Formats: sequence, C-alpha cells, structure tokens
Amino acid sequence: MAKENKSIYAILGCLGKREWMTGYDIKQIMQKMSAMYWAENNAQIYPLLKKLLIEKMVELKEDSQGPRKKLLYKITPKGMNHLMKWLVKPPQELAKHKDEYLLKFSLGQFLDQNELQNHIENLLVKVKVKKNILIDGEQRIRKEHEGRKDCLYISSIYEYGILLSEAKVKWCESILKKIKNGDFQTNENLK
Amino acid sequence: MAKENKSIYAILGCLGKREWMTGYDIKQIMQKMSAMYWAENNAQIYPLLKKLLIEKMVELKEDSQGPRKKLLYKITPKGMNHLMKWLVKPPQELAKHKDEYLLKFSLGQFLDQNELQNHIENLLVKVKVKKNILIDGEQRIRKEHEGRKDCLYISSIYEYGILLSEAKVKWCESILKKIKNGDFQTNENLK
DNA sequence: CATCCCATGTAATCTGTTACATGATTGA
DNA sequence: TCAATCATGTAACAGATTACATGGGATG
Repeated sequence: MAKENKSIYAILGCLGKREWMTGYDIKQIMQKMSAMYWAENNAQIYPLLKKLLIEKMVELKEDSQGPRKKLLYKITPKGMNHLMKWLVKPPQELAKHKDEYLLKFSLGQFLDQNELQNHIENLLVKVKVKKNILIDGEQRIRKEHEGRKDCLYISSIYEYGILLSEAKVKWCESILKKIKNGDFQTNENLK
Repeated sequence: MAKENKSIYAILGCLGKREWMTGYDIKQIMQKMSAMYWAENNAQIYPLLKKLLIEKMVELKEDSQGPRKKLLYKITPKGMNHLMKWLVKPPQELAKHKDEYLLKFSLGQFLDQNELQNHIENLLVKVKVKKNILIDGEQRIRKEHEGRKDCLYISSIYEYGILLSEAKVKWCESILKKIKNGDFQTNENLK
C-alpha cells in the first residue's frame, strides 16, 4: 500500500485554521513549525496546492485588488472531511530522524579528545540557542494567539521543544564531564 | 553546492569499527541505530556499497567457504581518510524531523476531547515502551560491548534516548492533566 | 513441510532539496 | 537606490520507501 503523503495534511491543517491563505503564507507558517515538528519548502507547497485544487480539497480565489496578484486558497468541505478522517486515526509511528551529531558522536573513538569535546560543546551551544528561541516563541504565541482556539496547542508544542532541549542540555553537560574526565576512548595517534 | 550524502559515512563508520562485514550485517546494525539516530534500509545499503567499492573506499572479499556465498567488505585507507575528514568537521544542523503526533496535536481544535486524549495516551504508551527498550538496550550494550572502544559511546547514545523519552513522558503527562481539566478547546459538535 | 532468518539485490515510486527564474513593493 | 520581503513557481537532482524477486539453511 502506498504511504499517504502527510504533507498534504499539514497544508490542509493550515487552511483549516485560517481561510484564504497564499502559498507564501503557508510557507511562512511551516517555517515556524519547522523548528519543532514539521518542515515543508515551497518546491513542495506550490505543487501540492495545485494537486489539492484538482482534487477539490481546496478552492482558489484570485486577488487582483491589492497591489499584486495573489492566489488565495480555502479548504473545501471535502478537504475538511479528508483532513478529519486522517486526524482521528492514531498516528502510526514515533518520529524518526537522522541526527548527524549522534552519528559523529557514535564514531567518537576515531576523534581526538578535543575534537570530540568541540562537537559536543558546539551541540550544547546550538541547543541552548534553540531553547531560548523557543522560550521567546512561547511568550510571543501566548500574546499573539491569545483568544485563538489553537493558542494552548501551539504554546504546548513550544513547551515540548523546551523540555526536549533541556534534556539535551543535561545530556551534553554530562557527556562533557565524562570527556574531560577522560572516560571516552579517543584516537590520539593516527590521522 | 550539492549536499553530501551522509549515509555513506554511516556505512563507512560501521566498517571502520569492524572489518569484513556483509551488507546484511550493516543493515542489522543500522536497524538497531534507527531507534535512536540513524535509519538506513537495504535498498540504500547495497547500491551504496557498490558505489563505495567503485570509489575504492571499501574493498571486497568473496567468501565461498561457508555454506552460502557472502560478500564481505572492509574499509580501505582511502575510505578511512574520507570518513575522518567528514568526522572532524562540525556538524551542520540540528536534527529535523516530521512528527506526526505533534502535527495532529497542533490540529487538536478539530478533534473531540476524548480523541485528543487518545492520541496523547497512545503516544505516552509508545514513549514508555521505547524508554524501557532503551533501558534494556543500554544494559545489554554495557555487557556485550564491554572492553570495546565504542562501549561508552553507544551506551551514552542510549542514555540520550532515555533522557529524551523521560522529557516526552513528562510532557504527555502534563498535557493529559490539562486535557482532563478541559483547558484545550476541542470540537464537540461538527463531524 | 512450514516458517523464520540469512543474504543479495532491483524497479518503481515517492519525497525532499537546491538552485534558479521572475518581478513587485516596502522601508532605510 | 539598495536590500529585504512578498509572491509564485520549475527543473534537476538526491534520497527514501515499498514491494518484489531469489534462494539456501536452520528450527520446530
């Protein structure tokens, strides 16, 4: 059985929340979500919008009023129905990912101790930066989305990212302690 | 600039740790790693091994001794050098992922309260199961890999997975509390 | 005698990324 | 007037997934 393309649900979901959005609007939203749980780029969004239009999941309105031409999309009842059917089904899998940091770390025996330490310090910095971005983002969402139906959902997703970042910080710090303690077998000769 | 295919480093990394492995052996290892940070399936491994062979990053030995023919690969100095060059470079990005649970959760306003609750309970169960698998896995690694250079690396990666699982459990539980408290705006009419 | 594991692979399809092309408006 | 942002898109390529094909050996 062909796997369903979940990207279309991400797009339909955006359109379910707000009517008459452009492909560009959707891309902007996706970009914000991408930090947390979903990424989509415009080489996917525009063709998928066309596909959804052909399947009558969305409808199109051209806006020539404003200064420039915009293509505005709205979800149809058929599209909403399609979204809902998928939404109520239990998700199939936990998120899988390819993590370059962990791949390199798993091969740490081939690195010098200071190279290994650099990688983890580098990761720690990035995770801390991301955590702060998420903390700010959550504050912003609480204000901007106040009163909106999805406010608590979105801020909860930020909360999720923050909790995970904290766990990662904890891990990095414990690893750094072990590295400095010389616990890891590294490669100080070859190369 | 074309993005480098990191899958080849995952394969070279496996071969860097142990000589004369078959494609099947590599696949088995990848399968274990996939729970944590890297997934690769055999439709990628076999063609990549051939590519690596052509590029003289690995060498091949055919084993006809045993009951069935095996193709055994070993990393070459050139391959090792290629691996090392990549390994010392700072990783470029934090892991991105598409998380179906979070996507559905972000659209929770379209679900009934009990459907929303089901999704999170479902996630909580899976995360707890995964956490226990990782705890067992870490124990096993500590024994099986004892004395091996990568023992602490691999067990640390399990530790990473465990810490993240714990953070997820914490999140699910706090969300469930809020759902039961009726904090989330859900859709009890439509559909 | 069936099923699972070992072992190697391919074809077709789907998904994702990069780079590019185009051009208007806004703000410093 | 220059850069950033708004806005829509495509081509080419890279990567991943599914399903299939093949067949020996071991276990029950």
